[in-house]
Amino acid sequence: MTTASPGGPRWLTDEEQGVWRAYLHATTLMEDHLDRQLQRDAGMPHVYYGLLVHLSQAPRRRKRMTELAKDAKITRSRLSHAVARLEKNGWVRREDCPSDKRGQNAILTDEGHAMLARSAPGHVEAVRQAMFARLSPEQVRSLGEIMRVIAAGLQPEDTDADLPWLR
Amino acid sequence: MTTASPGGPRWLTDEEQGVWRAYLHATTLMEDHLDRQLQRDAGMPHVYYGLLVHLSQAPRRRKRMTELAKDAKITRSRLSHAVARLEKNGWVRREDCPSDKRGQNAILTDEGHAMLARSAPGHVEAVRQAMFARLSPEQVRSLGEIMRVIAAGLQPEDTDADLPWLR
DNA sequence: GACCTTTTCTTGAAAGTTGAACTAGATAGA
DNA sequence: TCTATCTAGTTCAACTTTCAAGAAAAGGTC
Repeated sequence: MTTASPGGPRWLTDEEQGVWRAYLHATTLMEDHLDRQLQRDAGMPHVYYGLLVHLSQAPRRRKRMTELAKDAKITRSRLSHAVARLEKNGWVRREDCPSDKRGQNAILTDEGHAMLARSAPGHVEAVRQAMFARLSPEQVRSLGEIMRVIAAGLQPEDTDADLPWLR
Repeated sequence: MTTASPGGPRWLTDEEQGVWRAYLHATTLMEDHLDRQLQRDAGMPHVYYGLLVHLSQAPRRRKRMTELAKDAKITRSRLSHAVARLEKNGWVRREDCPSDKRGQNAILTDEGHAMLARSAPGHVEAVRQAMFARLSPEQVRSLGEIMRVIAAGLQPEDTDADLPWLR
């Protein structure tokens, strides 16, 4: 299976296939694990929890919808639905943006903040036990580097945002 | 934030937090990327594609539902829905299991196999470009090891399946 | 201002996922 | 055998995600 057919499709080496399978395996188990943990302890899926965390770290605990969507790596549509749900729970509220009448700010409520404070320790502990408790310091460092490389490669790039002279 | 409050909740170090963010970032971008790639080129989400791959590698291209669910790390319920959909596409069919009247075999059809053959090269290429083309051989090796450790830690364990003497 | 394009956010329907409830068949013990 | 329990798989309802479409405001350009 490692054979390279010149011109034809290039497959993965046996080692690469093994790594890919391990990657898929580990990441799906991790996501399932955290989804269940948070559904049980915080009553929401992992993504929603991530939204609250983002808001909690933003100045004045609020953020424009589009910016929040970008930070959390989800579509604006998905965010609209998510915020609607979190609003029903009382953890987030919306407010019109004063400077742009199209805009909306999503705001973490006190209830939302309290819920976060309550569930954060358990969640951190779950992450630690699933990942950091099992890896050597060297592996942690290496994992960080690898994940940053992969993310950079998949990032929409936002071309010439940093290269205005190319316009 | 690196401060440890003895007895209180233990947080992550700054480095661990950074690694965790990079991990979430990279894995969600990767999953989105592959989902879109396969939806576009094969007309199905990544998970469904994975089911076909599993079947294609099984003896006689068939597998019991429960076993398939276990291999693909999804619930039996999710698999039922997925197979129903793949059946509509003509890529999979079901057959009663002869030895166990409760049982069903999911079988990869010729059409399904053809579709897989058609879309595999593009998918492999997407995986290569997103991951292996960007990592050094040493990083690939390291990633494999790390992912295996994490997966092992999250695995349901299946206690004493390998330890029958403990019964 | 009038016109065109872009951006922001929401909506609605279709597709996918989850967890619990349920049916039917297998299994084990009295 | 009769009964209780377990396993395989499906189904239902509630929820989440996606995609395409749309309303409203902003930002040009003439």
